[in-house]
Amino acid sequence: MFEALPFYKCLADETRLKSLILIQMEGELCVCELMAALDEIQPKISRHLALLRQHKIVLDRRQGQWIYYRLNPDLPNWMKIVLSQTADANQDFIDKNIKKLCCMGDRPERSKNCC
Amino acid sequence: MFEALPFYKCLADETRLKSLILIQMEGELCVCELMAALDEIQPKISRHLALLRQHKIVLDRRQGQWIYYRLNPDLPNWMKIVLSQTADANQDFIDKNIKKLCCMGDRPERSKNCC
DNA sequence: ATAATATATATAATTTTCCGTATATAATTG
DNA sequence: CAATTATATACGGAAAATTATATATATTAT
Repeated sequence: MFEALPFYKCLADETRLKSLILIQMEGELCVCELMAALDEIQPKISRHLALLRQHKIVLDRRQGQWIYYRLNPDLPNWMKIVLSQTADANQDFIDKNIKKLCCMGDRPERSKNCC
Repeated sequence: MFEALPFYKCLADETRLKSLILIQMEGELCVCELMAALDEIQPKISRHLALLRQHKIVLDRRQGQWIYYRLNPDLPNWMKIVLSQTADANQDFIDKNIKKLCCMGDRPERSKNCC
């Protein structure tokens, strides 16, 4: 569990990498929020989140009809550092996605106001 | 140059990930040393190093018939942190490869004695 | 100049990954 | 209970990455 190679395979895809950065910044995001932020269809987002979940990089919880994804707090420290360094140093990479997330209408209830 | 996604695609392969960790630990390694450490054939090592070189993650220099690869000192700081954290936290991942490198006979001249 | 050693690259086949579509499940609303 | 919304998964095809083999290039030694 928590080996380096599968971890990096998870990061080596645009949808997953952006999802992880966004989840890290927002604390928690559901599928429909990621759909809006990344402008991708639902099965694509779900599929990539499933992979991250299978590798225990993210955890999920259901709240009503939504399923929220968050980083696994039990990740090894080095993986947390990798993710935070990546997020901090690559704001421009997810710039437009953050904007799309913020402009999303009907963001589910507990929506944080980030803008 | 030096974008996150291509960087992680480079790390998402066992040969490349191990090569990077070993190069980082040893400072500089040539193809034949990596062949010995990873127990892989020459074209495979060369091909993966070529990819790392194309992405400027490593630099190469020729010395006689050997070509030595080292980390690019101009890597963004966050990438250096990612690599060093990965190396530090995954010694067991390259444990056997380090041993094979050390036991290699006829290591080219400037060989550091690591064992 | 020939042979040997070290490395790089081209190629074609295989394997892996990713995608969109279709469909299934679960919760909610009326 | 039917309809709607949110999410998950199965499946077949497409695209991308990886592989081994063969071959090319560069350096050194004889």
